[in-house]
Amino acid sequence: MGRSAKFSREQVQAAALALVDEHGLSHLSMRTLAAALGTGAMTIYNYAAHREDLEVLVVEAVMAEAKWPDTGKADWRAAVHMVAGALWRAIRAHPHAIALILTRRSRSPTVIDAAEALLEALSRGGRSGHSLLVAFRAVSAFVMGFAQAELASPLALQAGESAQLTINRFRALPADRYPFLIDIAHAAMSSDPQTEFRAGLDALLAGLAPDWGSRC
Amino acid sequence: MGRSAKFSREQVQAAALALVDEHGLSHLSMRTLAAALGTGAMTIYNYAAHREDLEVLVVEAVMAEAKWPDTGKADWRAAVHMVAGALWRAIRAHPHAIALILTRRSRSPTVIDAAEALLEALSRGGRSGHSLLVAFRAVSAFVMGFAQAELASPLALQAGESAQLTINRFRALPADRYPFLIDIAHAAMSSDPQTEFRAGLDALLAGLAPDWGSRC
DNA sequence: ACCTGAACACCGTTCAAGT
DNA sequence: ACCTGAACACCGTTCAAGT
Repeated sequence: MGRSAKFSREQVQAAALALVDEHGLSHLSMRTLAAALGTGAMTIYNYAAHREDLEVLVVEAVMAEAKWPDTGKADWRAAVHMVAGALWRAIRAHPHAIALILTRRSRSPTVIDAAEALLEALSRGGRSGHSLLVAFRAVSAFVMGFAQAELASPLALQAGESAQLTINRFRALPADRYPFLIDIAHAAMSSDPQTEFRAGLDALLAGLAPDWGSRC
Repeated sequence: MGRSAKFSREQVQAAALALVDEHGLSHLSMRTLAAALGTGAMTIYNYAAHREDLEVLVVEAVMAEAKWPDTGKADWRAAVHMVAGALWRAIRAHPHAIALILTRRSRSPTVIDAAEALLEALSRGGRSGHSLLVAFRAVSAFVMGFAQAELASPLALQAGESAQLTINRFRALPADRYPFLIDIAHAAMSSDPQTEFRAGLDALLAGLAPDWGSRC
């Protein structure tokens, strides 16, 4: 711990993320990271006291890539889209790291900053206290859950599976028991995550809109 | 693999889940599970060919606990609440297993059944195809993301941390830079997950409502 | 102070041998 | 056919020794 001279924290972070991106989570270990950096395994303990801290290193490397423009005078909905979209894009750029991000994001500085930016955007409609909390939880859950679903929902492509194979997997289900799943499996083929993310977030924000009642 | 006589699949599932519930994910291994069952490590390979399949065993044990009533003639919103709520409750009853569920839920039969039930409920308003897909993705993301957030969001209690300690952690942040985070950290103290889940899902369903436009 | 190799108690998995 | 111990190539982490 403390000040180390041999590598910067950023160097170690980058090496850990590269390892995960390239070879998957299971390949990340004290020893493989040390080897990637060209040093002995014990050197890593100067940057991560436990195996878990190795994962924090990766999470911070990913989240640090999330950048959103100044939401200055944007409409509150547009402002939420900017921050939420930036988070989502950063996460989904590193599919092998997603499990870690969902598990260990809480301490990352970028995540704290993103939370504040999201809250500021949501608050522009006059929300505060409990109602702001609910809106924040809902939007956060949507962003993180959506990123994860792309990899692990029933509709997700399995490892090494083609889109055609996925649809076949659903066609093999009994049509009388799972008519709706089969329906959306077809719809999923001519859809894309970007569109679905935006449409889903739009719906959530419409429901959260403080002026929802006054429109009627 | 194949038919095994020594233990039923359910026995092995239950033992694996008990291990995770009691000692955490890191304690689940071929060897510890075998020991819990009172047999040799190699016997486990008759039920799980790889370490990953061990995790699938746990996920299926958790998801099998999700039960929802017949949604028969309920309002579509109420029907979605029944299924989504059942999933959420089952997942959050096993905090140590949540990471696995998010990662490996896709193959569980209960998850497939829940997906179909969710889709049926969402479809009652006349949704189908792409619009049904978007609604399904949004609700699924919300449920899974919300369950995870309880453990890993910036507002989540850290391991062994009291609620008071969490609020103190936020009070320690610079108030001029994170005013909103500090605001909702206070709000979170007099709130509870159940209320937030319901309110968030209500908002999402309001935004997804097919009659949203016609109300104005 | 920082770095590191040897050693220890684990892991998943293969293999060959038991019944 | 099912079960299993021994063995192998890994892990994270402690410790003691280097600079």
